[in-house]
Amino acid sequence: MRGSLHAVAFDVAGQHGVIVAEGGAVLADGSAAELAAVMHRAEQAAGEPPRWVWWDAATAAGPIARAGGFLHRCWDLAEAHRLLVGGFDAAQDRVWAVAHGLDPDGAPARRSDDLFDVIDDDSVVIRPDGYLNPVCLQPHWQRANLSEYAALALTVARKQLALLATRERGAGTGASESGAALLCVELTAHGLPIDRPTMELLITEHAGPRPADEAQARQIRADRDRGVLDLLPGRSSIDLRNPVQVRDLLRSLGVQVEDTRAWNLEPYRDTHPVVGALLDWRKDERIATTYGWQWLDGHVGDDGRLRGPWTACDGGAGRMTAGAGLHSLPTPLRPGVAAADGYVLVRADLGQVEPRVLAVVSGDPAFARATAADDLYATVARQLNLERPAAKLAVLAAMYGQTSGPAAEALRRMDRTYPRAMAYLRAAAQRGEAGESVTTYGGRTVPVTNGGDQAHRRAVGRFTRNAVVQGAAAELFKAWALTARNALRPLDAEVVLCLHDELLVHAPAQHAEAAAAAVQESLEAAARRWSGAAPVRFVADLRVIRRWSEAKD
DNA sequence: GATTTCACGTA
DNA sequence: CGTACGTGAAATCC
Repeated sequence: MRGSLHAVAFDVAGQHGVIVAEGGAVLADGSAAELAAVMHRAEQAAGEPPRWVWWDAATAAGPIARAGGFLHRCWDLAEAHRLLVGGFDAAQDRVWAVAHGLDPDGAPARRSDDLFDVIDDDSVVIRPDGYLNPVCLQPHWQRANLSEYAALALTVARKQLALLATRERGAGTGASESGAALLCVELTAHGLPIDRPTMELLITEHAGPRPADEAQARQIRADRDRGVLDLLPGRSSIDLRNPVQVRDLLRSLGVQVEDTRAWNLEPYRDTHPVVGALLDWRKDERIATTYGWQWLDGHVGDDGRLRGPWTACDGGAGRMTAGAGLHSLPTPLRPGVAAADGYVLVRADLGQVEPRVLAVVSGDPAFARATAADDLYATVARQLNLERPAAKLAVLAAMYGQTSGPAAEALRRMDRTYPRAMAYLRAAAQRGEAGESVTTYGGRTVPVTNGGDQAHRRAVGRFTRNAVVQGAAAELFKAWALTARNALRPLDAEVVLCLHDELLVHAPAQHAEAAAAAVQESLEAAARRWSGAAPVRFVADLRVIRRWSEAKD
């Protein structure tokens, strides 16, 4: 990893921070605004810009982002640690231990943040056995020893870089995942632009008007329920929110289902009118309870931005996660996501990303050739001598571990035509079934739970089979998102949503075309870098729109 | 009061 | 006997 490492640390409140260079020199010591100015100058200076190192992005980069700072390259100890060992737990004592080749479960017990039990305990930062003194985990110690705390981050970063260098692409993925965590800080801070009047209209449509008090809320719920209950004369006492009652009711109407989940009920829409009414009621009820007035008040600020917590990776294959409904906003509400006046949204989503990723990670030359087409499944269909729907099913079945049903014959053809891709997936499944972790293309450890019966082991196999594809797709996506973030900065445009294979960018209207071009070029650059110029094509559908809903075909 | 089950939103 | 996560209501556990 080229360029010098500079550590950044803040107190928990984000009031006071330091920048420490390798060798221990303190380059800055003050407020977030002062640090941001120093960092900006360092990035503008001639030569290789520094890579900013921090224990975690939220604490160190949060104050910088809120002060208007913008940084290009970083190293996030928590994200690198998650790559190294898998899972989500990145407590600092474990990060230190893993970086130093020590058993993280052997780390000394943590202390409460209590001044009394540390008085005789803070003489040595690194214990004789190599573990970090637990006192260093305590906010008051970090606040009082900020530059030492930052210097520790540099020590860990160098160790992590050495460990990741033993994995192909490991160091590059560490940088990219670190950048994704920085992007998450910005996503959390900036939020997704919402057209509040439109969103209020849509919520009213599905959940009813904003209730003034609890009595009115009850009345609105009762009104919503009546649409279903009116179809059930004499049964108006049943509780639609109680799955057991609903199941027993449906059984009495001749609808025999194990549970009342929508995909089980959908075939019975025409059996009894109450089934369709119930399914429609559930959609409105979902919006009322999860994406209704409480959600709007709780997560959409006075500035019309929807904010929720973002994480750069989950504890599994490593996809980004988001709260506050940002990853599960119901389609009917998407017209309420809209560019501000004078701005546009650039929506870009990757086409058929998982099979294209499989072509890269498995190095299957025949499968790679299929990615040359805009519609990969059409080419696969020709190569397998199948109809397109059957070919698509076969590819998905291979990646998800489905073995039964109509996919069986198609899977045999896949084996003959794409032996390397299929062997790659099978190897991942076998490792999972044996209770062994898998490593993604970018070098992320995906741990698995050990033991269990055969059904459980099979389930773990399906998980690891999917994780090596889903995880690699997440790595490519984050590399793309981060590249786009940096390229969009000069246009005053910003990424406002990441949705697994879809990017939403908020851009000044006069820079709409330039922003769209930057997103497209970022994909090409990121894919080239990530795939090592493998002969695999990635495609994105790009549109300039005002409302998220306009993107739907 | 905390955890589990059911359900459903997204990819 | 296709994967993941986040959220909320009700049931269940302690």
